[in-house]
Amino acid sequence: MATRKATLTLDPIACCAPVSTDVLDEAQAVVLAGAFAALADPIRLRLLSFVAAQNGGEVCACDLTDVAGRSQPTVSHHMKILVDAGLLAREKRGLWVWYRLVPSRLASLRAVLG
Amino acid sequence: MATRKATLTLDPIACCAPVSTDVLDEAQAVVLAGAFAALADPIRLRLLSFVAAQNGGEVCACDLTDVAGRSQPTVSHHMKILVDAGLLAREKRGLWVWYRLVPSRLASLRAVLG
DNA sequence: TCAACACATCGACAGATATCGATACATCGG
DNA sequence: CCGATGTATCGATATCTGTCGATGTGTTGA
Repeated sequence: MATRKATLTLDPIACCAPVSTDVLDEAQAVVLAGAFAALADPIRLRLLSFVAAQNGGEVCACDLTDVAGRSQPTVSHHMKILVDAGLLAREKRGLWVWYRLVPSRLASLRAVLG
Repeated sequence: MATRKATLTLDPIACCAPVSTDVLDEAQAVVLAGAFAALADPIRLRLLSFVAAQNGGEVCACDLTDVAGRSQPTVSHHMKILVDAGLLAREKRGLWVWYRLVPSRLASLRAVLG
């Protein structure tokens, strides 16, 4: 509650520094937390880094079950989360699906951390 | 499975680009995912930004229940997660607890995103 | 000592998430 | 069309996570 009354004799100024100016508001925090949640899984991090490590910048979904060591539905689930978070772009070409990074999205998250 | 046999007549080279060189290994991914998981909650992000927004760089725990809008045990739980993730440093001075950022940790996470 | 205070831990519960088998959907070759 | 193939969705389940009241721990002033 930060009453800062502190009936104890300790200096009140020692506690409870003055309120700051710009703290993330609730809405911003929810959006950002959603983005970080997409990164909060080892499988998804490995999938993301696999895409990032490609020379052509693109990856075929057909290679991802090997990388993830998970079933095809599970990989599809994780890729959807990464795409929904805006970290990956999805493109269907014929029978296959290709993914590539969205660098601007990664940059915006990076900005939050510094 | 990336059989890349592709009995279909599409060019096999069109699918399944060559394997990349450096993908996050399992251990690295687990550690990083844990760090991002600490950021994957709106309350924790607001707590973290509150600490970051302080002039003195420090925050008294007594102010955090107001910022979070949650009970004292819940705030304590979230702060522990942030500390365990290495994002915040905890210091007890007398009756109160003070938190400050660990910039190097934030920088290392930033590096992963870029 | 002892009462008051700040913070952490515990126990319990509701809601979210990862996982996979089964199945649906879409696209291609024949 | 039809069968084969790549991917997404569905349903079910086990585990994880956020939350809070109750309680424990440690410190301070009297």
